Amino acid sequence: MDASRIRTEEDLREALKGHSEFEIEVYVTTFKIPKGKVSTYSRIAKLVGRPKAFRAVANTLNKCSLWPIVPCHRVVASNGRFTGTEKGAASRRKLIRDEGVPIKGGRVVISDDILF
DNA sequence: CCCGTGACCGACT
DNA sequence: CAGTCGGCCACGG
Repeated sequence: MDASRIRTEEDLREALKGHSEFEIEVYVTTFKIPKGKVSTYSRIAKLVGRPKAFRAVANTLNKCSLWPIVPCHRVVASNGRFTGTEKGAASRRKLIRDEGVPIKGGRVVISDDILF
């Protein structure tokens, strides 16, 4: 499938046909995060109705085959840290910074203003 | 169905 | 403030 043709939430859901309901909700929710804002695994988990499934959320996002359609780089750990391999972390850190999100000491400065 | 595997989290030491 | 430790959940083998 051609991910670049995805524009709306419906397109996304259609493209995700076959995936589990959980994964679809995670992707759709992440898809809604506006530029310049970020969210955390735990918040996403709560938004999809599974407050304690934050770990499963991380699993889903790390695959994130739909990037950059789904801005999975805007999801960080609750302490503002970029998780994963140093390579991937650095990459997402740059994207986030370019979107105007405050970074301090390599960590996202979490605040209500930029939190989705 | 059990088991290992995470881009996790919060409490506790 | 840095580690450690359970507990969580979905997924694939």
